[in-house]
Amino acid sequence: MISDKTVGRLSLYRRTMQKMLAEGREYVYSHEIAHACGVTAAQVRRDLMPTGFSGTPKRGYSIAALLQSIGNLLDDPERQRVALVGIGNLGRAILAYFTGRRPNVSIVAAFDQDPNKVNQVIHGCRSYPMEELGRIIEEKRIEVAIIAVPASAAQAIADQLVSYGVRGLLNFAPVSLRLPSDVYVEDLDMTISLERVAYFARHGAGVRR
Amino acid sequence: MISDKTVGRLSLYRRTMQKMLAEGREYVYSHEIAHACGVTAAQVRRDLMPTGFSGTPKRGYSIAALLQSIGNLLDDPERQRVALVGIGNLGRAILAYFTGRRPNVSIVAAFDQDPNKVNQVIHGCRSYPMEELGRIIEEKRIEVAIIAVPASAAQAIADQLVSYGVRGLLNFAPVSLRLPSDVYVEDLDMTISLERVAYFARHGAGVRR
DNA sequence: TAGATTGTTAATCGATTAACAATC
DNA sequence: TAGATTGTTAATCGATTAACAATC
Repeated sequence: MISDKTVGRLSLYRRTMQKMLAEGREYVYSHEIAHACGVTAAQVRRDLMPTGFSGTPKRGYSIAALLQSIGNLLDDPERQRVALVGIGNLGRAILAYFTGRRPNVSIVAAFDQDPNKVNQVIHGCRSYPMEELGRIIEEKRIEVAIIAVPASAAQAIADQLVSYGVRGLLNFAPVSLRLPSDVYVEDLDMTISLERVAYFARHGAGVRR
Repeated sequence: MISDKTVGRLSLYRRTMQKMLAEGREYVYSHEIAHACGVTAAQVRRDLMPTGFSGTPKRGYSIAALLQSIGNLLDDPERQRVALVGIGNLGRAILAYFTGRRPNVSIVAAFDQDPNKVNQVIHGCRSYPMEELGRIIEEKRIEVAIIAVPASAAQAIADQLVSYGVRGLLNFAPVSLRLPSDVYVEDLDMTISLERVAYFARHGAGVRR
């Protein structure tokens, strides 16, 4: 089983290499990826192990072939579908942010309880009332959801999403969700992140990265 | 020196206890905080050590007094000032999100290169043209900044911010910033987070939290 | 060949958890 | 007192880094 950190770094390496490929580079060494991504070369080589892809001492890694291998590991064979719940300021920004950004993961439906926000197309995504949540998730076989609702509503919505078949959640609400352990939850808590940055800005960063 | 993880969890415990205090609770046990925050009781007790605050076997911790101790540890004696760079969809959402949310950390200035977005008040925050960046940061003694600009502009802006005295960065741009090691950088990369959630939604979450 | 890089194992490091005497 | 919880140390766990033979 690959660790969450490794998956994140592979995703980062991929982005870096896509840029290199676009610039006409064909081969890359581990230390070049490492430098661009702020990690060690040993870390890169270790992270690449689960892809099963090999480089050569002479030329390093073929960028195109390595991108293929990482894609095989990380991406769904068919495009993975994501639901967004909560079309407030943050929800809209998320829609704008992800529109066309990644080909393999895309937000295919947005939900809100406010009647004024539904049955529209927002940044290319169709919006629905909350009553449609179960139907759409099952119809579109959505397995991933983004929660961008107020903290007070987040747990109830997460429970609903899981009951309809969602297996992974990206949670922007500032609350710790309690869910079955086979559901993957990643909390993106901006308040805590900002407080942490504020703390280390005052007390010194230590030697990181 | 406290670890970044401990700082994050203390911030989380604080939020939980503020809610309890608002509900009229006076005392709390470590296992109650742990349950609410999805961590172990031993973790909570260990995290509380650097606050220097003690509970009693009989009653646990006095919530009000513990909140005070955590505040002494985490918060700046005077309100800490933050700059936001980039007033796009995401920047606006960030402004809306943080307005009045935390009393001890507040966004006091926003910047953008688009003349149509500056010299306004957006969600209670004044916006300025990029040319004013150095002046305002120095005048307001801003030590923390949020980067919400496109990836292509992020490194140059980060360099500027650091040159003006910023010591901590919350980076939303999908790029690895290269900065002096005494500057604290936290990356909040939504694309990578979503890809990670998508991966573990398909492959099983493992036993987390 | 000599020299740099690869894949992978062993050593190190740091964080989490378990354990337990002290305490109320 | 008996029982639960505290503060803190020791043990465990997992991830990162160092090392190195194999390779081009």
